[in-house]
Formats: sequence, C-alpha cells, structure tokens
Amino acid sequence: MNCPPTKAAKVRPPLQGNPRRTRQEHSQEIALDYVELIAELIATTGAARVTNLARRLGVTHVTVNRTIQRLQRGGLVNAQPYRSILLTEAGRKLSEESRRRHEIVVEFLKSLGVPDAVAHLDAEGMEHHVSRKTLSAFVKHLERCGRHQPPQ
Amino acid sequence: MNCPPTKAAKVRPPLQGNPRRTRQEHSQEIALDYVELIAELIATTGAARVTNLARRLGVTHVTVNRTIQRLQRGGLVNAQPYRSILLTEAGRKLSEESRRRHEIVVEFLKSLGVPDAVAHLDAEGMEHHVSRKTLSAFVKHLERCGRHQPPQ
DNA sequence: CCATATTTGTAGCCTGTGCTACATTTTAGC
DNA sequence: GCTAAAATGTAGCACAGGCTACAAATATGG
Repeated sequence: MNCPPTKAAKVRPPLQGNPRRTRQEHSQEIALDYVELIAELIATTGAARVTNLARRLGVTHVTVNRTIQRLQRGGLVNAQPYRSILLTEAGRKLSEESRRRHEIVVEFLKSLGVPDAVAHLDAEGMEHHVSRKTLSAFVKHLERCGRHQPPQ
Repeated sequence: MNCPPTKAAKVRPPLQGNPRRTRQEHSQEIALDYVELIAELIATTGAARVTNLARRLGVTHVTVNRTIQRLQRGGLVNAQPYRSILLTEAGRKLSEESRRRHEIVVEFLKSLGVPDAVAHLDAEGMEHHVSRKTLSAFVKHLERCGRHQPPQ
C-alpha cells in the first residue's frame, strides 16, 4: 500500500472555521432522530417497523430503509430483512442521551412559557445544537425557577 | 389500467408528519447562513468575495460557488463572475431577520450564564430552529431579566 | 390453504453539499 | 506592459437524503 501516484490523498488542512459546516453533522442529527424514535417505538409498541418510522418521520419507507442501512453500517442498529429494527448497545446509549437532552430542552422551553406543542416542535430542531454547557445552563435555570410556570 | 404507466406525476400526499424532515429545510438553513454572512462581509469589508465566504464557512471556494448559484436562482443574491456578491432586496431582508434572530438567541444564552464563545457557537446552530413563539419568549425573558439591548 | 392486502426491499433518478483537479480571469509587482 | 500570484470558475466524483415504480416477502381473511 505505498501510496499509488494517482491521488495521494492530499493532507487536508484542519478545516477550522465554523465547525457546524461539514454536512456530516446533518446526517448525525438524522441518526439521532432515528435512534430516538426507534427507542420510543420499541418502548411503546414493542417493535420498530420501517413503515412506522416512515410515518412518524414523514418520509417514505424507502428513505427509512436506506438510512437504517447506514445506521447499521455505523453500528447503531441491528436490522434483518422484514424484521423489527433493534438498537445495538451503542444505539441504545445514544438514544438515551438524546432523549434526556430532548426532555431538558422541552422542559426548559415550557418553563419560559412556550406552549407545549411549540416546545416539542422547536426542541426537536434545537436539541442537536445545544452544547453541554448550554444544556447545563438550561438545567440550572430549571432548578432556579422551580417548575414550569404557565404563560401569563 | 388505462392510466399511462409512464409518468403521471402522482399527486403527492400532503406529507404531514414532522415538518422538520424534508431535507429542504437544511438547505434553507444554509441559505440563511450565507446571506447573513454576505451581509456581514459587505458591512465590515465592503465586499463579499467567494474566497472570504469560503474561509469563514470552512468550506472550499467551489462549494461556495455552487451555493451562490443556487441562491441566485432563488433570487437572494446577485452575482456576476469575478465580482463581489450582492444581496437582492429579498436577500437583504432575509439577512436582517436572520441577524436579529441570531442576536436575540446569543443575548438570551448569555443571560443564562452561557459563556460568550459558546453562546455564539450554539446560537449559530439553534437560531434556525427557534420559532416565532419561542423567540418572543426569549425576548420576554430578556426583558424580565434586565440586560436587554434590543438588537433593533 | 390460498388470495389479497400490507409491509419491506431494490432499482434508479434528482438535488444538495462536500471534495480535488484543472482552467480561466483579476490583481499585483516589477 | 508583462508575468506571477491570487481569486474565481468549471468538470466531475462521492455520499446522503428525498422520491417513484416495481418486486418480493409477510400477514390476514375468507
């Protein structure tokens, strides 16, 4: 494997700048949404089927299928044809972190007086962009303010 | 089945479910990042050049180029080869909304005790997922807690 | 137990974002 | 003014996420 002259892979510069770029983050967000939902479906209905996921995610079963394949390559799920999708240990762990984070964000928003439905919707988008530090600031705020104070 | 099997465009069902799906949102987020940055570069340096954008976004100039083409198709920017990129009226408007939103989120996070650097970083990811209602809850919180310098 | 409905899988297309490699145009220096 | 460097543009590849159309497996109801 001495580098064939063809390409040489050109050492890429550290790629500093805004780390949020790198499309990869987007697919990681999607992965989290999937494992979170798979865990939920298993918990509530006993199984995570492709069609269920598709309906819940608002995409076709084809999209789900391919994403599941990717997650399997990444070692997050364990899927066999025509069977319910299972989470690996890694997937389960990830789903729990994700769920915890999700719930904190929801609670936090509600504590600000954001209506339930909106809180859930926004949390879904925000949760993947909340750093550890910000998350703990949310927790601290929740502790300070006791619980959720209704709007008005 | 006299329906001509060829194409028929099949009326797509409403595609309810989680509206956050629909990959399109992702490219919309990127569009906002671009117009926001273009506005900033014009404001601070007088011009928005491809290379500048690329450096700031942490991607290659090629990626910037193609995205700019897409934004131009969408009527947000006005670009001529080898010239500085200009915002259209629509682009300017969008960039201002985006900036305002961004600043509110940053101020809000800071008011919770999140360190400046983290606040900026997280805001960049979060800002695209904060609904109007949540945003106004942020504003209300800022007002309640004093340190509000409303980003006009 | 078989016919049909539902679910799941596969093929193939499009778009968007990322890249490298290379071509072209501007800009700077001499 | 001309040459070299920098900036910009173009071609073409890879991958992810979206889709429709169609095929195959599984479930369900006579």
